[in-house]
Amino acid sequence: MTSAKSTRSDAVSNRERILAVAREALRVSAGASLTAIAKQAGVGIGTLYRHFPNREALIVALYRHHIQEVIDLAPRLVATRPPLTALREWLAEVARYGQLKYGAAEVIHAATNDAEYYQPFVDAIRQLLDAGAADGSLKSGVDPEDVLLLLGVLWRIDPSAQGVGQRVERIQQLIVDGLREPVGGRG
Amino acid sequence: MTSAKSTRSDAVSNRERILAVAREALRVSAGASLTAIAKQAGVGIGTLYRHFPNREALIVALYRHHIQEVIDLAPRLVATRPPLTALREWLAEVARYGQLKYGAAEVIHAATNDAEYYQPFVDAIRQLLDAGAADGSLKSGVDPEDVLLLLGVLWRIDPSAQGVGQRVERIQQLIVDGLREPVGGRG
DNA sequence: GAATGAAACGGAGGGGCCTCCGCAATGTCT
DNA sequence: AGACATTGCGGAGGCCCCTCCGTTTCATTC
Repeated sequence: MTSAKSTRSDAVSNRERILAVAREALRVSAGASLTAIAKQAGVGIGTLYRHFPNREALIVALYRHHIQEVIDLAPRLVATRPPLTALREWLAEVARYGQLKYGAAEVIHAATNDAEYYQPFVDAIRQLLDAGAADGSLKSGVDPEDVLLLLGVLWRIDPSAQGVGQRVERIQQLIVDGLREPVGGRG
Repeated sequence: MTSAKSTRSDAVSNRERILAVAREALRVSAGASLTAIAKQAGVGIGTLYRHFPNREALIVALYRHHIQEVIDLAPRLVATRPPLTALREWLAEVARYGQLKYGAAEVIHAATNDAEYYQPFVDAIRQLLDAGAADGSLKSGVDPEDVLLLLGVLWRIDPSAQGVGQRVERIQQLIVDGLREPVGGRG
């Protein structure tokens, strides 16, 4: 455990350089080409692809830190808010993140197919659902993965369209309502 | 109206030939290349692109008929079922369609950005929502476009994964619950 | 510090999507 | 039938993603 498989120093520095360049290039234009990024980072395209097997992997790596923040927020909200409020605030943050990182939407969705990436997300959702189920404000037994799938919608809203903010809020509302424990009977 | 702008006969036949070839090619492999389709149809790639400005347009054209069937189903259901049942059955059909046409999911979503294609879909949803609002089983004032966005999720479920049928049902349930009129108060 | 095997590098090349524009077919008008 | 505007055709070529593999660099061992 102490001595992990040694990684060559050039590989490490190349990786970092690619990430730095990519962060900036993608910020400027979500469609920046990997060829251009490699060139700007002073590495061959082959090197870029060895480090990040495809476009998605690169973007996920870039946003991993930020994604982690969103995940970490869930337990904090659960600890400090009523469950329903926690859920709502968390969804708002998720949406906000999606708006910021538009262009990463497809990527995030794709990551949904890679357990390594989405499991922590699922766990975060589970905490929120469990808290709500415990105090009766949310249904119990909801599959967090189903909710994750629904959340994906929030990333697919074009943030340059009109009335995005309100649309996001309405959709959040619809999602939350679908998760709430029906107060009366069912049809 | 009687004499629309005349279209050259070669253009008409080419278009039909492309559609026929594409239908088969895409059935065999969802990722069939447009180059191959053009070649097989005996036209240049330029001709294919003139008729269908991009991959999506071609696929949408192929499925247009089927999509129309789904749209047409909505008013029939509204006329013959209680609103909530109509909505549920329609969602089931939408999901079933998505399962059949997996690979077209991205396309359908993209079409969501093209009013010509999605407007009829939105109208279909509106009818279902209005019927539900009228008898109080659904909230009133829900934006059909929001619902369309949510429905997109049903197309994004990998139909080859395990337990797909149940997942689809659960998500339908979540969506419908989000649309229902809360029987009790709100939190 | 030379040797050496493993790890990483680089970029040519294959295949895809789509654009552009010179050339050809069509159909209309006389 | 011939002339001509219009509509449509074809495929080279630009750019992109990604793979493959011969070459180079690193780090370790003697």
